[in-house]
Amino acid sequence: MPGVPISPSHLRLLAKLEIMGQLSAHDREVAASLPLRHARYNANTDVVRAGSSQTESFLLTEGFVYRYQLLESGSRQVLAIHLPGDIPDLHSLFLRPMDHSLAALTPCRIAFIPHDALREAFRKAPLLGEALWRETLIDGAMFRQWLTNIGRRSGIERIAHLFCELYYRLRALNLTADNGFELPLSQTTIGDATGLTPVHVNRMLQQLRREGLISSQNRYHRIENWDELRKLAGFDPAYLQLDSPIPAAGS
Amino acid sequence: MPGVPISPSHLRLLAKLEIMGQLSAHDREVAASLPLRHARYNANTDVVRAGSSQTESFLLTEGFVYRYQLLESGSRQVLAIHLPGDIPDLHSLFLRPMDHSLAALTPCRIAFIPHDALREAFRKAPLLGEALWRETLIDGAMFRQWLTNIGRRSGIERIAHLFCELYYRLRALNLTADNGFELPLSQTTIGDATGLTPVHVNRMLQQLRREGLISSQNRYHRIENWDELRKLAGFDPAYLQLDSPIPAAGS
DNA sequence: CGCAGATTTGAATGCAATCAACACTGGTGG
DNA sequence: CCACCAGTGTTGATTGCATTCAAATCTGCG
Repeated sequence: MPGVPISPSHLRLLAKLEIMGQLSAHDREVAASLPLRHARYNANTDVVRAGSSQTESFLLTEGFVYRYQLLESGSRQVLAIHLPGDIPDLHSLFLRPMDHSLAALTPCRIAFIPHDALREAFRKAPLLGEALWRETLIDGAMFRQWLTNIGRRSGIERIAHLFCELYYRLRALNLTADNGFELPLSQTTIGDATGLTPVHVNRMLQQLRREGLISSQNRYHRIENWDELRKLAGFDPAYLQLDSPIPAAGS
Repeated sequence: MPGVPISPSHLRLLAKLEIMGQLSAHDREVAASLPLRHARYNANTDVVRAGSSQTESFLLTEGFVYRYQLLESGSRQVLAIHLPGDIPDLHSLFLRPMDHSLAALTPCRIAFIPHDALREAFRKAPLLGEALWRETLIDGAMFRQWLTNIGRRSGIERIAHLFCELYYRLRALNLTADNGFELPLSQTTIGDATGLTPVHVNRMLQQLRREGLISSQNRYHRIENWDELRKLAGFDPAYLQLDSPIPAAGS
């Protein structure tokens, strides 16, 4: 696409799509011409609220977003953490209303893409649709891992697994620095993501530190002993599909 | 499609697609000509095993299938229950290897569809792809509900929610008879699906019976007091998308 | 009839929740 | 600049839900 300047947001989208599947120049062109509506969100504000019917999906270009459901009792379940390049509510293209909310974990930059434009793009470039379909499937794989994590692991193992997953995903985006990552996860949020109370999270984190598996100060977490953490968590990164692009047809 | 006889399996597939989206005659025709390889499985046998790389996906035409992951410790997490008409491993089209296994809960009839044929069909009839994409997204919505169920609800509430979901989904397929459903869920399996031990499941079921919310004998479960069960579980069926077909473009 | 799997019951243990209080932090407004 | 305050992290004590261990009964099935 010589001579055509591409916005940073489009670049972020293209980078994502490149990971998800093998695209042709035509596919990239279609993606690069998707209309984007830019917005910013402060930390701890909802981007999309449960119950709403969306007419656009959003690309997270900067910052972190989390997905959560609220119960009538007031308790909260965090369902996923999303990183730059993700399109967390892509499913709203086919499902409504939203069965959960999406909120900014940190200050975020976001680019909304109209559903109509997406449908149009899929028609013109079917591989684009397949790449995004694949992304929603990886989300599903993460949900499954979280299910076994919460359903069948002890408190300390759950937290270890969460850290392993985040570290792995962040590293793939070059958002880690020597085994550590900056991601403001409060102990309350960790609890809501692992099905534990904040008090118990606190104690399990202490134990992880005591045993030299991690160290964390303020919001900066660092893996001190990856092998042991991995083993404790029973973490196998295959489900993240970080190494393999979309399987070629017939392969 | 006058004059062309359609197999029962294809009919099952078409019925499913009809629910998932608005199809044209052409779409139906493409779907009806998908090559199917039929097979049967005994109860408690794996259909697809974790770690394998699939070259076909399967349509469940009769019987029930469940999705599960095993931990090294030997404990099992049941991730989903699948009903006739579902294509539980459709995601294997874009993800590999399998991050979980699929096993027959009851004797099953299954129709395998080659991935190549599916890709070809999507090219010829894009709406078919969208309908199936939508199905995988609904699976994702169920995973999310199970996450909050296991992460944030008490034992008795989890079981109540599982029963509500199954009852609702089975009813949509006309597989219920006066508030009851026949689905051989052992207490062990219920435990693996809700993150509880079989012993505790047993006690919670007794409590549900004692309070007149359900009755269950052998493998036949019946809802005795839907309103109370629903309230106890905090069940909202919207996520199942049973009433609404695929949202029309731009609506 | 015998056996494996499933259900049920009882008792004891323990992991995680709950309740409560205090320290620390960063941001806000007087 | 300091007081205030809400959110977060930490610690201790207590409670209880769910697990674990163990054993008896029941069920279906070859």
